[in-house]
Amino acid sequence: MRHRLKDVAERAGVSVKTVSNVVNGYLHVRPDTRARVEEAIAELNYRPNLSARNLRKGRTGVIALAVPELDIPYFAELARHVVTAAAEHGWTVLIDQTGGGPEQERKVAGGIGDHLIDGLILSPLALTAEDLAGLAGMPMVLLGERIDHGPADHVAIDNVAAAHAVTAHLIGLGRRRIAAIGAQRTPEGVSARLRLAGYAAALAEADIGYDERLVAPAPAWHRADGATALRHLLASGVRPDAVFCFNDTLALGALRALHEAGLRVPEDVAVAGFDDIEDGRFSVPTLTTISPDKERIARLAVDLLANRLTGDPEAPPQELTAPHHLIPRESTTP
Amino acid sequence: MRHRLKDVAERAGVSVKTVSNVVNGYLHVRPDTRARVEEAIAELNYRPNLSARNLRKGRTGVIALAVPELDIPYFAELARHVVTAAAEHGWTVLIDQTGGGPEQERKVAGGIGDHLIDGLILSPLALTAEDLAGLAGMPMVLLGERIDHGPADHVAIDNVAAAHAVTAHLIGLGRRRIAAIGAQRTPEGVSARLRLAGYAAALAEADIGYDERLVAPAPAWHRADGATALRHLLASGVRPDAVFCFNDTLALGALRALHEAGLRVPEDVAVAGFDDIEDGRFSVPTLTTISPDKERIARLAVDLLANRLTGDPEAPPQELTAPHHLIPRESTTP
DNA sequence: CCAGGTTTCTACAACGTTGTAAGCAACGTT
DNA sequence: AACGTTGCTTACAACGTTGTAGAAACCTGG
Repeated sequence: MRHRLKDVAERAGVSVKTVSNVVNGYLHVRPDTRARVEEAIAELNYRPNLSARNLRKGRTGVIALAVPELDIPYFAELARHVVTAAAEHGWTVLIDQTGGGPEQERKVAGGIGDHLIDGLILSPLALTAEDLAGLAGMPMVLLGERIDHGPADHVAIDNVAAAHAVTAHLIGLGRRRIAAIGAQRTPEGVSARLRLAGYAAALAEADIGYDERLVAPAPAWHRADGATALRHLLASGVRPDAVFCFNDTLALGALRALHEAGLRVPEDVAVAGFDDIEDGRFSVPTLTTISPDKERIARLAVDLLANRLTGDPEAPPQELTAPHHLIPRESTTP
Repeated sequence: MRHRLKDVAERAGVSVKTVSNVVNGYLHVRPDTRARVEEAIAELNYRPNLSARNLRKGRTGVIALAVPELDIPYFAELARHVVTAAAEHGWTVLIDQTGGGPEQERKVAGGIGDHLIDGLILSPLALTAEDLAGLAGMPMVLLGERIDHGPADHVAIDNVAAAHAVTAHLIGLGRRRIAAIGAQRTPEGVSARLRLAGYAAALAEADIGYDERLVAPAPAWHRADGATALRHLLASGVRPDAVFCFNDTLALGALRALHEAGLRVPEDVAVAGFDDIEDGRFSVPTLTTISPDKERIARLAVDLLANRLTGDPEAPPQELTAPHHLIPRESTTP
């Protein structure tokens, strides 16, 4: 049922290597020989054994994409773009879920190196520079937050500028009591820190005091966390006139909580998110958000990885920034 | 940097095979030998080369999960469960997007068989029995719709019963003009056909006439399609008092369109979906839906695949049904 | 101390592929 | 006619692993 180069070779009356040459598009094969071989390949429905090829070549043609959770829409959308970009390089993408915990991330990053993949695109939530040090040798590109002094290439958007833009947008609408949802005090929450910084900077620019009570932490960034955070905020007697959520799923949860509290969006409270996931384009109301160019992020990451693999593995790590833009929708402007 | 069995063997002063035996947990290795080998393994940070192992064993330890689109929440959630279930068998899951087109699906199904994967879990949208015939030899489990006379194992829920339950629920609320969104006339739309059948059966049972004008087709099952379908419906002068959408994303789109039309849900129009994706638990209003047991589906599929791989590959195909239940939420019951 | 068994280890040959080096034609050039 | 050149093809040896078969060491009970 399953054929090898040898079977094709016998059928075509040539050597094994000649068949290999045809398969790999080697130039110097006589047209009639090539035709005979191709015919034999077709007849036997021959397919190369990738394990053998990989063993021989030392490359597998597979790269891994490790994200915290596949069913967070942002990562699913990103994954789609990465798969597409990788396909252009002839790579297959192995998608891995880290679960976001440091343990898991470390394990994925380390354990996956079982010679199965050529490189890794990692979207870390909780990884530190130390963890990465153990991975030296595995070509790697990080997505999202920069890990200081990390040894790896890195692609991100300018989180501070983006958060600043959202906050300024809310201020421009006349809002003054702007809550921030999604803060994280853990050292790992780099995204949270940067977005909080942008938020604070925009407030300062507009001479609005930073009110600790308006800043709500969220352990994770799911819908449920957004809803819970906002409920707590309201229960504690704080009454914001706008909410900047550090991602869209948090914002969708917040919308839900506001609805339950009988507050109108955007009349009573304006809401903005971050990520531009598809849900936000159809929610009621539709969600104002920052749209990172996910396609570009994916493409840059894949290209960086390609450079690592074909070029100098010791070259200094690169930091690339992908564009983003603000998309005002109903949740801030009716 | 990268070490092989041979390096470990030299360091431990034993033969290559003995190291292999230790790595594979072979029983008859003297404790002190084992200790020496394990020490050497740790010191060199040895990791087996999977390509070589696969080549030798004829198994890769990788299975593929092919779904139409990763950023459809239902598939993302399903993927998570499949990855979890597969991990228990020691398998890695290669996730593939088919894009849903027949061309693509055929290609994935066929082309992926490059000896890279041991088996395939395929969630087909457009595949026919004929396409599958070409894949004979690749152990495979189908998710979702049954392909008549297909040669593969199959896991699904009882679509007719589920659709019947939703429709009956709407009828029980006193609704009589119940629209169905997501119909597909193409021969491929098996899910659509089954759900439509359940819908029609429930209507018939309640002595409600089947009104062709209330049945709206949808080319795909995205939010945008749901919104568009409902807008057309309303524009054509039809005024339903309930809408059964064939999946949740369609329903979320429909909610959006109803909102834009100024109709209240559920007071003016009740809305129900299918799949129980997370979005529906936080939308405004929350979404009544059918909840298929995704974890069970994933587990059954993986177990079926395991049986194929270890047992008789020629055994007659199995058909398994996973449970589902109706979850009434705000979109039908305030 | 030996026969017979069991445990522990090793050498060798695959698995299917491709890089290397080299062979053999058939050229055109000296 | 002898010579390199070029085009095409082939044999051989890896890549790192594990199954097989068997050798060596170790037991046991006579």
